[in-house]
Amino acid sequence: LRAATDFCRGLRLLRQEPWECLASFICSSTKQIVQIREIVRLLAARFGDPVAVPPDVTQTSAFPSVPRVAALTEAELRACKLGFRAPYLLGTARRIAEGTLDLAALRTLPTAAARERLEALPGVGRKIADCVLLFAYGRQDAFPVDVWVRRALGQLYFPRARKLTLERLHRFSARHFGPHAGYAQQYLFHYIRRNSKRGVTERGAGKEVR
DNA sequence: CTCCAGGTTATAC
DNA sequence: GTATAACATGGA
Repeated sequence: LRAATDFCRGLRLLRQEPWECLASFICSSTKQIVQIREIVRLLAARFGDPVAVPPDVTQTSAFPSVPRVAALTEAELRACKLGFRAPYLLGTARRIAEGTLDLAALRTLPTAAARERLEALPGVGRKIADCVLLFAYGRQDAFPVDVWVRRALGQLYFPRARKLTLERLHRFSARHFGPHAGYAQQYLFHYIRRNSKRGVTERGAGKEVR
């Protein structure tokens, strides 16, 4: 982890608004980050309330509220490039709108119990639930494992393992990184992405680390 | 054309 | 119980 932290000193975790965080990550599955941003931008531009951003007071749009999304159609969401995630986001918005899940109430629950409630939502599995716990609720014991983190852990800690189940990686993170494993996850994520970006990009053969 | 992207779900061994 | 396929969309 020391090698990973050297890549991004001063990194901090966000404390995002839970609904926006949850909805954004439902849109994220098997999408590239640039495309996730585009989906979120389209949702805000088409269905979000206008807001003025200081100091230049640029007019822009907020992320659409729970009831606003719950009132949309699947077709409207697909038009924002959500693809097969459209029914997931719609289903989750409607469950929250009707009170089946109270996002605010999750703050009072232990991490494991809150995770269980989140995973009951359509389109929300272990990874997305952990992202919401970490990025919105500040649960630093949450350790989201995506393809990149799995890659980093495999490379740094299990160089000759062939399988590496999610279950095993979660047990490892809890034991090895402890109650702030979420911060370790962020460093690992940035580390492995920085290392693999050069080499993927054209002309990347010339090293150029920073 | 094939492979992959901040995964989840349904279905098959 | 774990393994595989399907799910949209776009870029390399």
